[in-house]
Amino acid sequence: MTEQQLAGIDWLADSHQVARQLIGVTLLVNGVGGRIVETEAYDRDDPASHSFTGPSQRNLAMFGPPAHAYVYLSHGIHWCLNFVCREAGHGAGVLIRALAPEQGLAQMMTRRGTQDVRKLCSGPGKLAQALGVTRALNNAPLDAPPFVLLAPAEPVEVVAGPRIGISKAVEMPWRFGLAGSTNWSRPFR
DNA sequence: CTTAGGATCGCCT
DNA sequence: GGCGATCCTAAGC
Repeated sequence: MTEQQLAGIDWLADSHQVARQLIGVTLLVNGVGGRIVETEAYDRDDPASHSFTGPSQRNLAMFGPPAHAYVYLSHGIHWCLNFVCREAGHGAGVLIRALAPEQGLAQMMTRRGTQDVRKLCSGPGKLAQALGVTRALNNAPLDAPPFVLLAPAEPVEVVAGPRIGISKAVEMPWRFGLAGSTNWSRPFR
């Protein structure tokens, strides 16, 4: 049941393990989405994480049950989508940074204001805009509409590297990508 | 190709 | 009152 609806992921595992498992998973929001090709892990004892300083109004969803969404506004402009993991109350999550657009291309193009497929979901802010993710989905469970998660048909090859756009714990290799993808927000090295 | 700056607002100190 | 888990555009090499 929920096992299948949640792509068979072990949501209680460490956030970097969940972030790795999510590569290659198909994510749909109201039928719009594609294969996840880039993620980043954040955890409670992680200076770069929103949860590092404990529960607050903004990050409360991170301390809720796993397999739920944590959505926040970045720079007053862009929504960003995270999946909560570990046991409830822990404060860990995975930022969904990019995916390969596959379903609902026309709607993505309208929402993003471009026809360029490379610019639809190649970054956390772009992805949220293309999929119509806003604060309204904060705390929403991932095993129910509008979310759909589908496990990859075959094992995928994953690459890793340092996370992007942070000022603390910058060397932690907690950014993961689908090997060879053309939809990363930035190259791996 | 790389870098710099502006947009814009909710949250936290 | 300061500062982003970002994005876009313009200018410089």
